[in-house]
Amino acid sequence: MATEFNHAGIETPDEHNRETYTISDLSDEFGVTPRALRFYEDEGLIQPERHGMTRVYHKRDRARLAWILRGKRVGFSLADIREMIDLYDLGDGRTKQRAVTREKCEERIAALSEQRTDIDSAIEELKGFLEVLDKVEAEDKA
Amino acid sequence: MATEFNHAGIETPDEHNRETYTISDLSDEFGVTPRALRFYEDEGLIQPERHGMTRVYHKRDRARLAWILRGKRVGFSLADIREMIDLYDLGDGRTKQRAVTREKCEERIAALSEQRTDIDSAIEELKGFLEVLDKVEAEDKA
DNA sequence: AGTTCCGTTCACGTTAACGTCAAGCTATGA
DNA sequence: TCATAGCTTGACGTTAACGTGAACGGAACT
Repeated sequence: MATEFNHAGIETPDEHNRETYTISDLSDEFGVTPRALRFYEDEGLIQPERHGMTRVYHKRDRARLAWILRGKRVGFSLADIREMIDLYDLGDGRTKQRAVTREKCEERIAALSEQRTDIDSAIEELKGFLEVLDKVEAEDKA
Repeated sequence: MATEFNHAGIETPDEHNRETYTISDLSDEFGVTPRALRFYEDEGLIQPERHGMTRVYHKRDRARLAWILRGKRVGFSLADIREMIDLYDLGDGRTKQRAVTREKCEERIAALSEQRTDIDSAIEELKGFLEVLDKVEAEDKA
């Protein structure tokens, strides 16, 4: 009889190609701590299933986590991210709700575009600095 | 007789075209609080002159502030920024020091490039979501 | 002389995003 | 059967980047 649950070790092959993940599966894969995942759950960003006490993550949760982490990388707060996720989940809102959603999205896009140009100029500036270094180096050799 | 110091109000014209700034000149211009500027000073990011007790900022300080704020916008911590400023100030370091500097710069550039692609895909994703909204809207009208 | 502004220095408070124990349950391998 | 590994829930600690008074000084209108 197959054990109903098998946390670590070798994959149970009869579980048709990994549909679920443990907390450390995901935290290992994404390079974050389990604590972080529990925190995101407390904040309402993910809602994994439970088998008894233990969390069981599905692909949907995995995808959300990816979203969250990318959001963080581009400078969003968890509150921002939750807001966006909520908007995303709201596919059936009434017209007015959708207008709000649209506005939020556009705001985000504008902010991100601004960030992009900031990053571009920071990169340029750093490259310029590298060139200065090269020059000094060359002068030194002469 | 010209008053030696004139905080607010109309510009004193005999002070050949604004070479110095008060703390609130700068904080107003850049949209931050004086507290922030003092904090940056405590952290060793800027070192304005003093006339008695009061801080007097020059163009150099203004430029630094601009650097700091852009750094923040692209996600650097104040510690990161101080590190970069220190590197910048070190124009005369010996060869090995310069190698370290170069490496740091390249690391930064790499990180920033990664951030850029993250931002790009976030923007794409948001645009995709907007299209979904458009679709739903269109269906509603039908 | 008095009030108003703008500046100053402590020094404690705050928020976000976890880190870090502590204490306990539970299934699996030795 | 017991230890070990991995899961759980509190709950307090931590860091960064300021916010927020408190209490004061000095110039400048009125």
